[in-house]
Amino acid sequence: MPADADSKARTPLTRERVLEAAIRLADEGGIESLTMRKLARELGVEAMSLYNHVANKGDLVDAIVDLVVGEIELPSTGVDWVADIKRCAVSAHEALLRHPWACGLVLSPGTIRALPAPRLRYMEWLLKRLRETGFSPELTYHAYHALDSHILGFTLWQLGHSISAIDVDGSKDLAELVDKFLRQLPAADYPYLAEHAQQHVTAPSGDGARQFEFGLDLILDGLKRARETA
Amino acid sequence: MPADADSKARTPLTRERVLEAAIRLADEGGIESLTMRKLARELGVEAMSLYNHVANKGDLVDAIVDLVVGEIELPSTGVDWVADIKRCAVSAHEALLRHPWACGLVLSPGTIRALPAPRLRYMEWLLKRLRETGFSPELTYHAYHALDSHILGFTLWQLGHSISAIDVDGSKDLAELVDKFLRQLPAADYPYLAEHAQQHVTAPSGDGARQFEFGLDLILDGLKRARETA
DNA sequence: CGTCTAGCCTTACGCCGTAAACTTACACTG
DNA sequence: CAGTGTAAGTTTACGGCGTAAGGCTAGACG
Repeated sequence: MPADADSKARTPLTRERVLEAAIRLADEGGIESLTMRKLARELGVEAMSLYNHVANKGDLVDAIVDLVVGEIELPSTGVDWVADIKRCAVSAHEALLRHPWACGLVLSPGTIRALPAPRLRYMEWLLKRLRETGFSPELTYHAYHALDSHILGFTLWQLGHSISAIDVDGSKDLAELVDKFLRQLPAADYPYLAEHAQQHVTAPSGDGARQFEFGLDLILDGLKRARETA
Repeated sequence: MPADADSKARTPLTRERVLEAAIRLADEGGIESLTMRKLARELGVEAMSLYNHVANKGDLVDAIVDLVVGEIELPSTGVDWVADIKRCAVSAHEALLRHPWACGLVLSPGTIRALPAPRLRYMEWLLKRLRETGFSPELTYHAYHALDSHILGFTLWQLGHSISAIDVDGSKDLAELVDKFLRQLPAADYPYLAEHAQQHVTAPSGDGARQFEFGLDLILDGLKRARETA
């Protein structure tokens, strides 16, 4: 038995394997459950071995966040700037929903360092798309802030709401959770909140994406009008 | 010497004193520097004593977040709904900037529990102001999401950018930091990003608030138009 | 064959949150 | 007054965290 029948034959650790396993762990249990010891165990290795492929935990976290940011689609420039930006924004929204732990880390990075390349590429793409469409530098300045903050901010906002709904106990049916919330809410004191929660119960699936695009359209419409009146 | 000349005479711990000290610690060193042991030391007490006034660390954190949310001004209903909502939003923005650790915790609460009273009051106020202005339930549903996510999301977005600028090394002059960033940026690859960073250098102080209101106005204008065309 | 080196492991340190058991101080009751 | 109950603070201890320091081993290369 010359081959890998023995437990001795371990597939060697690589930075890729480490990062991939880290993303898997974070996807499954949230970023706070990503631990050097647990990650090592997952890879059949001791914790300190990870440090041969990763400077420290901050470096590890930064790296996996970069991988997620790298998933964002940056469409090649088309004729319709609104459509291009919307496609990018929706793609970012989806990527961040796939990895719910990443959004908070992009918004408030723990370790401070030079902005990583994937984030730079994304920023440059958005700025370029605006400027080449004819936006003035001044309008682009504000438009970028409004767009980027909506993409990241709304997504984290949505995640905060749905995660808390899912986590509050085992049941992952959001409608049922909101229903329970409604029943314990003193509806007399909060009639409009009760109405709002009720709307969430009856909302169709995929409602989060629709809300995201509602706010996005508000911003894009406003920008379009601002550009035309300028 | 019957009075408090002796070190024995300690002002007794109360929940208020604990929460107040916790906010002070978090304001100074960020939420991750808020530790039961450090907080106790700050109060001249042992860590375990805190548990007489606070269920656990999650309870403590929830409580101080609630205090911050409670600082948000909810104007009594005036004639101009845009002005009322703007006042509330700006007040929330300011409160969250005063306590930079709070925004992330409101957006993605660590401990899950029933929504706390201050948050309920805030939500109800905003929903009520929209509905009583004449917004349909459907439009209110989306308007609330757009507004709340902008208030929290943009603020966290802004904090993430300014904090990373401040923390990267000792100098707290943001312009100087951006300048350093600019010099190390391969400007040939990122011309628009360089332009954008340059704008930040020359931006007047208080620019964050202006950006916040730019996005807010975009949303409010869109909502106003949506209500009129409906 | 000897030596170098990269990759992994072992041990250890100082943090963290907090359970459990204790001491103390005081208020109330007989 | 003594006796007792209770609330507040302390001590000790446990398991988990990130990671510094150093040891071990297997293959590469002269």
